Amino acid sequence: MEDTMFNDLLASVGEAKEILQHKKQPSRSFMIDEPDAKSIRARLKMTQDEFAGLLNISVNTLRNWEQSRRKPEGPARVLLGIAATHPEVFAH
Amino acid sequence: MEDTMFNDLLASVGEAKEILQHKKQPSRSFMIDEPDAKSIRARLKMTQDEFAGLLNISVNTLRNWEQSRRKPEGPARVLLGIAATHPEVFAH
DNA sequence: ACAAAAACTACGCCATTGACTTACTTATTT
DNA sequence: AAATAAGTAAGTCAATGGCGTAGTTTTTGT
Repeated sequence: MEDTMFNDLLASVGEAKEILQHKKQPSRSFMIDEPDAKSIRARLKMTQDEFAGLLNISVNTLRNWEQSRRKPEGPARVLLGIAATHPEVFAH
Repeated sequence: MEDTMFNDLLASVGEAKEILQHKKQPSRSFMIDEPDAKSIRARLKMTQDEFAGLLNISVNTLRNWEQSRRKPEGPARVLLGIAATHPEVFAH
């Protein structure tokens, strides 16, 4: 595979860079402040086991999140946001 | 916004579900076993500060990863994989 | 070319999380 | 109705994430 497809993606990455450099306002945030893992999972109609596998965490950790015993860390919050808004990227 | 777009996405989520249930083999993995944060960041041509912001981690954590002092956890590995293969989802 | 600023390396320390375990309850399926 | 799957709840501990400090390298501006 050539790099052309990857280079195409760099256009939107450039946008991401601008957003992060605060030169541009994001149309809508891709990060959720306090993501509700339970409701996101419910929308995707997955079991705890399935959703945990998707996020590459143990079921127990997902349960800790859903029961508000622990709260997901930074990267996990971003990942939950992606699961909520762009679940298709997990498929391939 | 209606739910139609979201429902469209559910098709691919269904595929993700099948993959996770081991009923289907993924064409190619979306998760990297040992993601090299440094090289992924290099391809995206971002500074450590920018990339850390994208992943919602502190710069120090990214540095720990790049210098092999710590290794990213489950969800962070998935997120790095997405950054490598689908960086456009971070833009909006 | 040179100084200033930005980017990066390196590491010590501590609070919080993630993973594992056990026990129990609720829902689903056959 | 019994068996199986799914989910609630909570205790323990190692590893990570975040923060601080100090020094080095690279980039930028004049």
